[in-house]
Amino acid sequence: MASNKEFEGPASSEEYVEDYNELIHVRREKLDELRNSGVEPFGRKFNAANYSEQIVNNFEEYEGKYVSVAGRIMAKRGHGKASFANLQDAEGYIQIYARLNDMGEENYEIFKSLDMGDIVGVEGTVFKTKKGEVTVAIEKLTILAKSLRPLPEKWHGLKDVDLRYRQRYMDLVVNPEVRQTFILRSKVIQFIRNFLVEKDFLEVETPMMHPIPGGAAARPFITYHNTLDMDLYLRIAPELYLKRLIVGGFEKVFEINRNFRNEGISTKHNPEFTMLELYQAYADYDDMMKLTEELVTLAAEQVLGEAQLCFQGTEISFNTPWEKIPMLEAVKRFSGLDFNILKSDNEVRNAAKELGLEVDDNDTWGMVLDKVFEEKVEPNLIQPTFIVDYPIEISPLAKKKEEEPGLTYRFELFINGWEMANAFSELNDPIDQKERFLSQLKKRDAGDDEAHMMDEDYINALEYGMPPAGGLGIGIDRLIMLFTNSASIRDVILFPLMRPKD
RNA sequence: GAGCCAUUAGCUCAGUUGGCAGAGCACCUGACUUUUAAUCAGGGUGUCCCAGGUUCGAGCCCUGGAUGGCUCACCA
Repeated sequence: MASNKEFEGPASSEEYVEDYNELIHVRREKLDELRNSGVEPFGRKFNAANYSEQIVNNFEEYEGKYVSVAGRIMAKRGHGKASFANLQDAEGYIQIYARLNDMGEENYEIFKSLDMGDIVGVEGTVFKTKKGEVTVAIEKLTILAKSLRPLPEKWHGLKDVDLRYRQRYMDLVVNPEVRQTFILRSKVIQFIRNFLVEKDFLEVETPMMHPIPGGAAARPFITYHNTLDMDLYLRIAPELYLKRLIVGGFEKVFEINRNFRNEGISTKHNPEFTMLELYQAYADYDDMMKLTEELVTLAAEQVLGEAQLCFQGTEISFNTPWEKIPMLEAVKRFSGLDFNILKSDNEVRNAAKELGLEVDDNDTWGMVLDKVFEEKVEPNLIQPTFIVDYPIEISPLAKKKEEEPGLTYRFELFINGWEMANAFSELNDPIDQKERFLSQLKKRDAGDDEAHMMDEDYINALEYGMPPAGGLGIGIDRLIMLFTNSASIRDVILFPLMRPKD
């Protein structure tokens, strides 16, 4: 297997060429001038006692008070012997005012030399200008970091999507809505943590590097450990490790972390993405449905203020209870095909072909059902909808239904036509599980490199006895996309994967 | 992986029929002591993504390539 044993790093020192234009040149000169006049342009520390918005929103309280703020110069308006600038900090921005008479010539010259993007600390008193803007009159100015590159344009911001993703730091500086997206993302994840911890779930961390990748049908990334001289796989799902913990006696566990899948990139797929997975002993998939409903609805209420939102023009309501449709019924409703009547592999293959779908001659009843579902049903599931009872062939880790052994106690949640969650009553019969793995291996032998591998140790764990359990996975990035009205998954991932520019 | 589109100054963008490379912001010089997309006067700072080709002449046309976006494929 191909491993990255031959690591080629970035350019060597000889190959490195500095990019250097007029604007950078000017700032480097200003840097030198500051140093020559005894001012250190890169500070060590500054005790900012106040935040911009706190002062702006509580002017009466702060008027005439001495405050200290720190941040980035985002706009400058010089007037000869007096100047204004906007200082942007973590909360917003506040105007600062420099006056020759108050600061003295030397300090005023330093203020005048400031560039957009410079990071400064300001101490002074709060007042309101004639035009009514809350402002800090500078008494002391400290340069904390000289900015050596020009900022993107103040009015249009940074629009080039390529640059925004590659240089997210600049995107965050100049596009305030981007900052809001990631603050909201953090709030949602924080909410989920609190929600689960309050329900006595234990947050755990399981391996990212797996000797055998499992828990999902996906192609893994391969990496290599030098000392052990072995290939390892970046995990495609934490599932099998989390269930080992249920075997071990933890009754409620969850993990919020990255999965890695070596597959196509799209507006809904990033090679690394964040999943919530949780497992609850002695529960089943009905409990998982209730939990999912509660978690998503409360997250929306808590973070958005209401249990509904508008995504790219589509109104979505989280009002419970959400619709619950058996997969067979959903397929019948949207495609007209009744898989209760069409029983043989051959019958369903022909029926699917008549609908214009591409089916493989090896596709079984359940696989065809899944294909028809994806094609004909998924795009219609706009409001939160649970699709329940998936076929066994595509659910190798789910418990089979007692009365319908071709189906499993599994559901997926769809919102806006996207798969948002996947859950089931976990298969805890080790003999059945081993057979499922064996049939997955047959698929691998037939060329399906996304089929599960045999995980002997996982079977071993089940053989000691795993309590019946409900398991749930929620795609966090897609949830955040909905909550932040982001059309692309890259807009909710701080540093999405990009090809190197050269 | 395929199709379509994009790539021009630090940023946002124009660029006509193939005929001297443009604007706004930013930047530089000067004026201005409550401005706020500050204003006023002056200054264009460029590997037109890269490499070839056609042409008297290419930002523009052709071929190949790079990166990105969208759609499709892939991806439960």
